[in-house]
Amino acid sequence: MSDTPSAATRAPAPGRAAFDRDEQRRRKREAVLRVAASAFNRRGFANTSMDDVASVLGVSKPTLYQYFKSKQELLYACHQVAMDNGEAGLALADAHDGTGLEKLVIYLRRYMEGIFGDLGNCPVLTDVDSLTPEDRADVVARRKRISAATKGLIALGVSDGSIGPCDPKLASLFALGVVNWIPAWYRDSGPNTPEEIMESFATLLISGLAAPSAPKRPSAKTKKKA
Amino acid sequence: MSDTPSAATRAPAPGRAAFDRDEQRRRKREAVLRVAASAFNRRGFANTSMDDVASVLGVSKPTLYQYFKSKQELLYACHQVAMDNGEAGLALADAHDGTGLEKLVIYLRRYMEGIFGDLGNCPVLTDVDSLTPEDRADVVARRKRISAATKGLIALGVSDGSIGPCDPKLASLFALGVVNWIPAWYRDSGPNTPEEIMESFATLLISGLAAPSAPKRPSAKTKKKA
DNA sequence: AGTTATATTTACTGATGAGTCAGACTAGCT
DNA sequence: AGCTAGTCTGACTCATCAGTAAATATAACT
Repeated sequence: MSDTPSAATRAPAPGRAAFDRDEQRRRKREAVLRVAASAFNRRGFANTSMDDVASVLGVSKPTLYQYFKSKQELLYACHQVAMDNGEAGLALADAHDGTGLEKLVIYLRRYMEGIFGDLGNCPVLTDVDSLTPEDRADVVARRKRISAATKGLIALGVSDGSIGPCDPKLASLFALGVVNWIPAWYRDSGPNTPEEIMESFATLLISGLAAPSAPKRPSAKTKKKA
Repeated sequence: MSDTPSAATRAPAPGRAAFDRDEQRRRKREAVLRVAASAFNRRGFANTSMDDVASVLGVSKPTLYQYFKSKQELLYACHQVAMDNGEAGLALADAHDGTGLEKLVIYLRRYMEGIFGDLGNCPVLTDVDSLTPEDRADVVARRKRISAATKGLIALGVSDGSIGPCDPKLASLFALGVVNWIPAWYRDSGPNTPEEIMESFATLLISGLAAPSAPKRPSAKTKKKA
């Protein structure tokens, strides 16, 4: 019973079948998340039933529960994707060697890409209050860290002179407001491409924040850095 | 029984009692709206039950239905208040004789005042989708007019030179995003006063939008006018 | 073929919450 | 006092979903 000749012809490699299964499962889970995120964004979390999500996918409701244990977990996953994008942006900014303003723009661009992106369109703006208490605590804490980091980038910019004098907290709320509001109006079918929007918003933010004398476009590396 | 001495002492004037009743009714209706708006804003429309609203007011649920015929009507009223503020701002801007940028700032300031204001804190960001189809159509149409007017102010600013070259549509989404996101984070108990926030945001917007060579603060009336 | 693990569905349960109804309470009027 | 209109409440109903259980299909492997 140990030799498996047919397995060699049917299944290319020993663990391969299991891998394919897992891979399919992963894909399906992602499809569920994508559809749900889009629906939550468009019609709101509370106005979207699990049956709605299921019918878009052409399956029945209980199937969804194979991939997410509850509707709230689905929402939690959406929040995580959004925050992953934020943190990815922060990491990029951290890696970049430049002024605070440059870092800020790199970060926000990456964050916006996430919002527009493939799996994106995640309900950044959706009910934190619909989460379970534990999930909510987690999301709130993580968000707080992201906000604090945003504030930190702006404070850095103020101190290195790339950003004009301002209250970093308020300025970060200003910038995050612009970005977080995007899902409220952006539609794939709209007239503007994500690139146009990001470009335009980045320009507006830069000129809004830049120190009066500083160059508007940080195309040339300027100061501070070694 | 025809002479009514007690009426003279109790009720000052013939129609006065009825007036007082109406006045009380109006006040109560407003109280309901204020509490509901605040709750909708904090926890979301769907996460707020009519019982919640009632218990904050110390009354029972059916009482609310004396003042609003449905939960959706309550939401509709919230939207109306927010849009009233927007339109009031537009009227102010229209009355002001100055550059497009000045008008824009006047408008947005007034709009923000509404958001912070007494009856304010209205769920600008809340489900349009929870409204009845008719109400939704109404709100969407009115919002569209407000957006268009915002866009118009920016286009005016671009053409009169007070605002740098930009796509008015995207710039208006930028500005409205900043403002509409405020209810998502502002709390009366927070560290910043509405005045600080408005001042700060106005400054950031002005420097973001102003034409490169134009004065950053339109403190002295400069050009065009007269 | 048969056996097992996984995937999916139809048909339910149970909770929540909007909205109603019939009656109680109050205040103004005569 | 007694009548009337306006205001409020306790106790319902009824619809909508989130989530589950049990049964059925599919595929993977021997």
